[in-house]
Amino acid sequence: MEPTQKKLLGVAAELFAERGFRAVSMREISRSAGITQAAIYHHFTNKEALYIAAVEYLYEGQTTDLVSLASQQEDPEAKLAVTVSRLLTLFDKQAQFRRIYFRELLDGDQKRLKLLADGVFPEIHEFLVGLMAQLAPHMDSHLMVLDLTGLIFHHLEARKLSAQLDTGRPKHQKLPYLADHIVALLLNGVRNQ
Amino acid sequence: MEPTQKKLLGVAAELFAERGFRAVSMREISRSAGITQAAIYHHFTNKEALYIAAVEYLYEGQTTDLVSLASQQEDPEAKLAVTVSRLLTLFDKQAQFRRIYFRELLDGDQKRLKLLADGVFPEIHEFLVGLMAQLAPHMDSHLMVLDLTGLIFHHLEARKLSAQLDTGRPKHQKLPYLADHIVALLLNGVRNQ
DNA sequence: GTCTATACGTAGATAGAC
DNA sequence: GTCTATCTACGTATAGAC
Repeated sequence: MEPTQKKLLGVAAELFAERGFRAVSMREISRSAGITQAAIYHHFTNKEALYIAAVEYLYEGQTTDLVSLASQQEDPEAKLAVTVSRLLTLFDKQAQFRRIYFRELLDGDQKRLKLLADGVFPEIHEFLVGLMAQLAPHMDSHLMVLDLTGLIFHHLEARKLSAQLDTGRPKHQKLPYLADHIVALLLNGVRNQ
Repeated sequence: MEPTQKKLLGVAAELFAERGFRAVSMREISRSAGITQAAIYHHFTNKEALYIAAVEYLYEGQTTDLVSLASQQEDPEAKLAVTVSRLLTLFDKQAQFRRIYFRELLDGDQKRLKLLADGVFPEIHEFLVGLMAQLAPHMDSHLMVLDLTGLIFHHLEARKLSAQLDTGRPKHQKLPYLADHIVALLLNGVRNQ
């Protein structure tokens, strides 16, 4: 891929993730990429095409990260602990992906959700289904994936809100503390200490 | 409150929840409210003020729903089951609130998050903390609230995505099935059948 | 492949009549 | 309290030179 095109995809992904499709202008993207606004149209037919391409670009980087996550091998419960911990650190770092995920849930049409479902979910799904089949053959593994992604993404994104709550504590922002909490919940529920 | 003002808040909340702040124009809101665009400025100083007022209007209706949720009294585990089930049906119906919640997590500034934290969270938090204190005195109740809201909101909002997944099943869209799954997970985790 | 210049629509907001 | 008319700014997108 040409360097200008790559640069455009990078800055577009960053801006779109941070502020959303409508709140980012082509002029702003071009400025961040170091070219003029008109020049974008040499690389992408319109704003929507650039958005789609930027999101796909973001998904690509994501699947490779997830594949490397799946390479670990240990006993099931330790595996879960490592997985939760690594998912937390991964999506803490990859805030762009996390935010685009939420934005697509809210505003994505059928076509764009299909992109997400086919482009990035299979990797993590296959890995987690394998893990859950070991841990909990009696549970619905598809829902377990949504449980886990929901818990992790929500905890990470809700930290800003958590900080505003009277009951918010500094430890609630710390990833290891979050990881321990989530693993304990997933393994034992509330019934067993 | 004047009927026109109330009407404006209602349609504004609906449109902002569905499509987001930037994607909704003052002209569109005025059209839905049956007045002209200029007339809005008699009631609200600008678009942002209308947005804030609409969100607060949405929060108000929400707290009363949550208070009625809290009135139930049974043994702790049955209480959890009823609570999860009612939260699912409540926020399935109140999609506007659910979507605004996600939008505020993504785009809300400190002031707007404070509005959410002080305006609606205390009600549900107090109720759930009481429930969790009975169920799981050893767990972090603040995180438990975020667990529960994350699970419920994410499952509801992810149904569109779930439908696109190869592994998506019709039963995954059904609230009672979701409720049973979430309750089982919260009570037992994956360790115990 | 990138530039300058510009067309064209639509946005938020205001002025002033009724 | 709502209207019509209008201002001004900014958005996407295109035309054509280099």
